[in-house]
Amino acid sequence: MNELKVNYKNGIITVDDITDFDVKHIFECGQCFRWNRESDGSYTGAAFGRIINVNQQDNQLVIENSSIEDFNNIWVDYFDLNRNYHEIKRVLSENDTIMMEAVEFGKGIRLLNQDEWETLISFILSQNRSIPIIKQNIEALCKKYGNNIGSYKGKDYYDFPSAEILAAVSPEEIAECRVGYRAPYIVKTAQMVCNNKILYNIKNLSVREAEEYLLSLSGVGPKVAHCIMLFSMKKYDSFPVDVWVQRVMKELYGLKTQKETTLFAKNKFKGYGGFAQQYLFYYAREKGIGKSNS
DNA sequence: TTCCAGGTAGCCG
DNA sequence: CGGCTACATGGA
Repeated sequence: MNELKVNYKNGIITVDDITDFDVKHIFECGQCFRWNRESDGSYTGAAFGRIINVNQQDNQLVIENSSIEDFNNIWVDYFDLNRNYHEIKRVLSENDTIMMEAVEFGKGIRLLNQDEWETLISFILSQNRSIPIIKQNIEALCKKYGNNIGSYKGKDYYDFPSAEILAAVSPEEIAECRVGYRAPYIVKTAQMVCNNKILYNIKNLSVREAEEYLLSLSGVGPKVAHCIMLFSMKKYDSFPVDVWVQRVMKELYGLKTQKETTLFAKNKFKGYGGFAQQYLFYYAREKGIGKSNS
């Protein structure tokens, strides 16, 4: 892998000659919920207890409010900067005009490597809800239970509340964050994660074993388990099937059921299913594929 | 008003 | 196992 062309001056980190990277695609493809677009097109967000601002000019990535140590220790992995997406996209597009179009549409997507606890609770909250509401719920949860980690451009930021904190509150109180019937799922899952720290060790297990543990948690079914494995555990053969993915797979590949879709993806995309899923999800949601058209 | 949203738990055959 | 359905809430 090529060395990253990193510079650091006046508190601003730049990375030159970056490819297959688009902040809009990355932050708006549905994998994360805590990044918000600023008026200049950059994105500001909180992760791993830090607040950073991310922007790009052509092939230059610009990160503000980060130290070089944090860049090396956190953000290189978080933004998956050492992975060759050109090769992934080439393989997925081979002999497949559908994937070719989806990949072209979301060509700047990178799969973020997020915190597993935050990803777990975020996707429990995601069930049967739209992305804007999920973002609202998570912000409410962070503001109510997270630590204030500072302010940036006049706005206060809070980190994601720990399992210990959420295990100790009542579902009724959590429901004040407007999470509805998911409130008891959060408390039960937080308690299970506190009791056995298994969550933080399953990254190294096989997909089968990791999935088995995740499915034992309250509020986690197959779709949510695959999102957690894909977005926080580098399990790139995961293939979450939600309403959007099922719609686009029906529309474009003629797959009628979720079971058919899962089997098809496993056979077709090999180890790259997770990437394929994300290009397809972004394409479907942005274009409204299968909603009412055609 | 009704329908839908990055689904899952619980129950029934 | 597969098929139902209830579930809180807010936006369109």
